[in-house]
Amino acid sequence: MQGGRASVGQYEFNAADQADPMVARILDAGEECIRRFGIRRTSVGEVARVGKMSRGSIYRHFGDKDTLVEAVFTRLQQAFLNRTEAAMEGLPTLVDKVAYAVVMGRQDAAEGIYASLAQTEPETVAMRYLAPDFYARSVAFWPGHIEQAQAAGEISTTVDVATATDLVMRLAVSLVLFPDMGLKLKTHPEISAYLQRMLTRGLG
Amino acid sequence: MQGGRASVGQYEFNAADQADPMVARILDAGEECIRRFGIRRTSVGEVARVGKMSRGSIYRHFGDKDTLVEAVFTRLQQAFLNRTEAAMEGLPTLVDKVAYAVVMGRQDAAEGIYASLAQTEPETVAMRYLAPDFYARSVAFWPGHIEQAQAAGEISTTVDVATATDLVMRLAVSLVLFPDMGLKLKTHPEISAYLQRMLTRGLG
DNA sequence: AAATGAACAATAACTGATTATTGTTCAAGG
DNA sequence: CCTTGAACAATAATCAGTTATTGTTCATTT
Repeated sequence: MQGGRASVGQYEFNAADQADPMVARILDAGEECIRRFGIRRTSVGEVARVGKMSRGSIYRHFGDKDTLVEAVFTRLQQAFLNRTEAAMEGLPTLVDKVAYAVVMGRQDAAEGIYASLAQTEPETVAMRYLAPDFYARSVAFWPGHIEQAQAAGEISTTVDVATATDLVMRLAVSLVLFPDMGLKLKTHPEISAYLQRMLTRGLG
Repeated sequence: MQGGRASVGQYEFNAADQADPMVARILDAGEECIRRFGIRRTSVGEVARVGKMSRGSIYRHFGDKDTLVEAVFTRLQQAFLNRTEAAMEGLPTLVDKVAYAVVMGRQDAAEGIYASLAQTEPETVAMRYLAPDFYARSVAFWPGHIEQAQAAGEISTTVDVATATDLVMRLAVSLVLFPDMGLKLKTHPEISAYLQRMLTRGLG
């Protein structure tokens, strides 16, 4: 609610404590350590050294290592959603938006922190990909865009926003997690065409 | 191709070496060990003891422990698909079939071998759920039913069978893996109603 | 012909002592 | 006030020595 930026989404995906510079420094250091060493092999002592702060400060702001790690990933996800939300403004249709989100999601999975983690801790990555919380945070992204698509006549108003959001989430998550589910949906145009059909007409 | 049972599916989901009784005994013993001890804590010596056979026989039929473990899971999946295929005969529509498969898939995940494994090796279960091979074997299940639905006029023939199969797979897998993706789709009727809408009309 | 069981080196799992890290507290400093 | 750095017990990671398991071979049995 604090930002004045134009956005079709209802929420700015910022953590409440984003303002605190100490928190940001700790998260920066934590993120760098996780990228370089993985979760298992970063100690909070190492985070403190990298961030040039005391271990005490880290434990003041984050109760334990687990909380810090979660906060790092939550911030990354928020950054991803903010980037994606910004890109949405230039995309005319819901289909374009979902296709773009899928392409960006795949890129993030292939090149981002999960890709480096997958080298040393693939089981951890798999667990995170299946965690309900991971997706719960993305659900709030879509309703605004669904409503816009309904207002533009792109999709029907007979499906309520929550239900439409659910389908969009399922298709988007599925397309990121499983590029090939019988069909090999690889390129952006292929994904767009698929979504065009499935979102607007299903198999009918 | 060997079975004479009526089936809308193109394939009987049987392994080629299903006939060999030794193979079956080894798989039985392997499955029991995995159920009781998990993958990590079953040795092939233990499998041999449980199955009352020599270690040599196991290594004759399965090159290594990994191959045996994979064979156990493949056979379980084939059994699941065979059971589900049998149930399909009594279900009139594609929506009924997919909904049923989702309900059975959830039950299997909650009560089957994956549920017991999840207690001691959740990371292993997560890895298996994300493995492309796991789904690749299920893809062949649907085309027959898709064609039947097309012939009955339930779904359009303008979508080719492979594409329709892909959507069905994505929705089914997603509904098993993520019961709540914004909407909480819990009961059989809720799943049926959701699939009815999404398969036949999408958001249009 | 396949199954067995023994033998074997190579590899992986276990175990207990040692070291590092975590989580907590607190007095001192900016 | 928050940060620092030190101290501390409790917990977890590490390491080298030991034991178990794996993967392979083969002579013997059925």
